[in-house]
Amino acid sequence: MARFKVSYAPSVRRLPSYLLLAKQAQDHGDEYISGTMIAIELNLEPIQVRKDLSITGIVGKPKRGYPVGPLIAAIESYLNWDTRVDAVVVGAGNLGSALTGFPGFKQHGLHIVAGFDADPEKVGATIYDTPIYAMDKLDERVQSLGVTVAVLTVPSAYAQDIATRLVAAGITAIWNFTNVKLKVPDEVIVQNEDLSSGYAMLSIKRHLRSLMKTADAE
Amino acid sequence: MARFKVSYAPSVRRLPSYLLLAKQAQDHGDEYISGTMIAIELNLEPIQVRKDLSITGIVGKPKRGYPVGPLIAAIESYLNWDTRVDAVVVGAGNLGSALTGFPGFKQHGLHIVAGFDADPEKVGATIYDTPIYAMDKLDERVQSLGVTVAVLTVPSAYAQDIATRLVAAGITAIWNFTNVKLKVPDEVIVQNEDLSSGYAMLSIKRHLRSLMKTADAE
DNA sequence: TAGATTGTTAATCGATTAACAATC
DNA sequence: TAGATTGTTAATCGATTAACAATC
Repeated sequence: MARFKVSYAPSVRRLPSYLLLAKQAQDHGDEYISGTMIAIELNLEPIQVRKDLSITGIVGKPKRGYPVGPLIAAIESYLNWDTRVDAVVVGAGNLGSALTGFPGFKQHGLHIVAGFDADPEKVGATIYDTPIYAMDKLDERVQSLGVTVAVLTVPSAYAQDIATRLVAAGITAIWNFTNVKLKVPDEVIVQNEDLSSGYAMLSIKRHLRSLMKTADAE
Repeated sequence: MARFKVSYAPSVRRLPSYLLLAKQAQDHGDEYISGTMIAIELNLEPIQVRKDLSITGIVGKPKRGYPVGPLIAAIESYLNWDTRVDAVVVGAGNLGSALTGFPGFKQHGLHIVAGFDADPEKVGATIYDTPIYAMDKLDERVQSLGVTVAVLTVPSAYAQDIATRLVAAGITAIWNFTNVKLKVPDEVIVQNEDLSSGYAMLSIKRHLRSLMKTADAE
């Protein structure tokens, strides 16, 4: 179960926020955006922004910053967000629907071309123009669509079984929103999106703040 | 805009997955769970699990592992997940509804006591027993409920305005699911949940794999 | 007892930050 | 030109991993 170890993972995770700012600068008609400006906007160190951007190969101009168009192109190319990628959503509940409808993903090349749900009420309907199919159509549809990316938003109890089916049908990358540690073959990519760890961070920060307040009062 | 810098943030983020395994062990009737077992299950190094768990103060038993009950208690206490925390959801769309209905959060002490939405269709209804109010009731309701935590799932365009209103109404911690870098006073905690960065990681892993396959073929 | 596992101390690794020359 | 900003090289910092004694 070796996985694809990403170098510069923290930098990669910050790139989308740089991309957003670059796009805003573009909309605003700016020709250049400096690392310093990005850093101020995002509350980061300028050197960190420059270091992060360097992995995309973008070259800036002293005194001006980075040319906005090429910067956007460089980040999108580095992330492969300038190529269309088709995906299916499995589990068309609220979370699955939210992800299907989120316009940001399509902008990043991710097209949700089908959804699947166990609820007969949902089958046959569309969610933001995406058709929803019954779960027993999963294998056939994934194969015929030739889709290789799946977004998994089913109840934990079904996660492993469905993941296994997805892989059998040809899925090679799973964006996993369940808290189940999926067991899949080595060559299949799993990107876990764990909301609990985000909540753990929020909780710790609140705790930390309360400790600081107590200390202040002394 | 200094923020609460969390020491051991990576460890904190892993704690919820350890907690889940400990609870599963408990359901299974196990008395002990070893760091080695947890590591195998989660594809981590045993030493990392031990190091992470040590921050909670739990003490294990050589040859046996960690006592399951006390381990659960130690993690929950460290994360403050054994205390009830009330919160409101702002934006009762699909994402807000998903988070409101997610049973995991209530298990971790987070109770969504009210939701707010701009859509008149939703106002007056309930989502998983949580009442939805109109946006103009936000300030009054937050204050009268005495809630200090808010989950923000509104369209980006409204995020900053609403955050400002939330803070004015007494909110001191915001779980931010928008891609807007919120400007709030120093003492207000913002936990950003950025789905784009997760998708960036998935994209890079796919790219990395395709590079490796090309290399293999040579 | 023997051996698996914990917990501590030290070493390594990688990410962040600092310093500064290059340059537009 | 003067000075802000880039990009590189080096230093620092923090997280992960290794080594190993303690122990049940």
